[in-house]
Amino acid sequence: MVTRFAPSPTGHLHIGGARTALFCWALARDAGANGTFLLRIEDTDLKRSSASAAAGILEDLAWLGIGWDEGPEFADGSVTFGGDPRKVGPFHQSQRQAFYDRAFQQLLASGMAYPAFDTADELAAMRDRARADKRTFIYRRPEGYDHAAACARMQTEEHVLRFAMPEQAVVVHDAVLGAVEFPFAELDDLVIRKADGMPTYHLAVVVDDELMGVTHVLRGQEHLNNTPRHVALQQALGYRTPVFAHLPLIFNPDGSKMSKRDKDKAAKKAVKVVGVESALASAGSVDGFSQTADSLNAWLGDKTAQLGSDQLGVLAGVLTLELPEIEVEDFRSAGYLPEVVCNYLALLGWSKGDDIERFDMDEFSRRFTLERIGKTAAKFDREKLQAFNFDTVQHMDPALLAERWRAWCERYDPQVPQVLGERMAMAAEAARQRAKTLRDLRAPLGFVFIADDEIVYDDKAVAKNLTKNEGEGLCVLRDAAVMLGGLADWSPASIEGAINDFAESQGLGMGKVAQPIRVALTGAAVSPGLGHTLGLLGKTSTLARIERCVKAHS
RNA sequence: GGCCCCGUCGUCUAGUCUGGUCCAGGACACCAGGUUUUCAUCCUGGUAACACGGGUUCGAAUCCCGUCGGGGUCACCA
Repeated sequence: MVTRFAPSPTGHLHIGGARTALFCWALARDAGANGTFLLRIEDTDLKRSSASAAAGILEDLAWLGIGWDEGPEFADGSVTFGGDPRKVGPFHQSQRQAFYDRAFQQLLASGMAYPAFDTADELAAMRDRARADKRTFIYRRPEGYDHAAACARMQTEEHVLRFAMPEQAVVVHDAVLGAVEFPFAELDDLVIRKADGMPTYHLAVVVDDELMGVTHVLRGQEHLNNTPRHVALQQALGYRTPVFAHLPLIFNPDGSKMSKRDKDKAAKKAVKVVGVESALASAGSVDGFSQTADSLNAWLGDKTAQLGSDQLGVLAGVLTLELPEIEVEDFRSAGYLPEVVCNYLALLGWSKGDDIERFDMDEFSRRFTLERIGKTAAKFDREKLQAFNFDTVQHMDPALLAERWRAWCERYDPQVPQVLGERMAMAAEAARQRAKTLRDLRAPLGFVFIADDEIVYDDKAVAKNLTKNEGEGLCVLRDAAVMLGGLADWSPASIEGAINDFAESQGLGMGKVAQPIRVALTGAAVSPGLGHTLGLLGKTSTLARIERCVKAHS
């Protein structure tokens, strides 16, 4: 069994593509030694493809834990993916021209391909005419076509090669959808070689799947209408037809298609709310932000205009706007765990049939079967993904969580490990209980990133917990400071115990003791558990903050 | 518009092939109560769906037909 994932390197890996890759991976993985998961880069569109996008996709897949057996080589630390044990490469379509040329010759010789000389304008005119007549435009080889003459003419004239679609309906046998019949009338003579000599997607995919021995083609349902063309091409070339499985589509919660453009839309909306001037005022000084009032206005006025992801990132940052996660990289930077993303993705359009929803990659590959793939499109529910991620963060081994957090921070928030240093494990423990993502881990720890003498006290918190009832809270705070000053073991558990004992000895409820301390240390009525809050601050800072607070409010 | 795919709680889904065990199960979200030093967690309980209309049948979420609804696709992009 050979499965393949064949992305086009025009940007980061889309979350829908990630699910396709995951399913392909699981299917091959479950076949054990007989299974091969292959990665191929479909870069026949020279204008839109880029090597950096291809590299990005490799990295996205590796991060997700979706390793490929064959394909471009990729090394990350101790793991290496890719290679060519069966000698079926190269894996970039731009490097496989000779194979495509051979197919073109074969088809041309058998009369199943023919050159066509229509210009773009002529084709557009034909389409317009069809539309005016309320017909669907179907390109067919002209009546009285002379193959020999056309072949001679193609030596000197710009042309494309088209496939002469055999006059018969094509039945696609899909592992998910069953038999689907496409009438001949709907199948036109598709272009298989572009004017620049490159193969189109249809031809390249058919040739490569055959040569690479691909047995199972899993892809999004948007490809279903292409499949009869591929089957016809396979038959014309004498190829085997693989098992097809078309996966249900993934949509936004509102039913619209999940696309990179959603990020742009969200940014446009936010900029419109605050106004171009204000957006520019805050974003203008950020490194790498290259927009002007004019360019922003032009962007806002043009629905199809899109800003680069770096520019959007800056805007999102200064406008405290959360861009919707669409690409794998977005989920990574948002602080989701790759194994959780995969777990959630596995449930979109697939289910084992029991009530088990949580499993790791290994278990998924064992549970996965083609038969259990569903037919209905799914809406992407970030809340459920978050719930899964939250649950995983809660149950992760503390040391591991700290390690994962550090790795994430090094890429997206380097200040955190710089300030926290050895305290990261304790900080992760302190913050995890309200963190849905790795990114969330920082928010409850804001007080650690502020100097002892720069704590800003929240008025309401002060009134409620310190100055109310003639400074009842402040009294407790003074006594607590004395007690804490005498505490030798400054571990969270010890601190927690000491404060508990203190409250009991004073005949006070925990709230009467904890809240004043909280306000003194963080300025607010909300913080992580006291043991961790004090533990992170250390004894010196704790006492300094209490002293400053008492002075400020007495 | 043509062709193609799909239609179970708000969402992801189980159940549909092999009609009765389903006055429809699980998860997320939501609501209520409880635990708790704050926020949160956690625990308990609850609300909530077979798109509609016909048929077939003793019996239909399950089979058939139609309607409506949603989506995909109609490029020298993939």
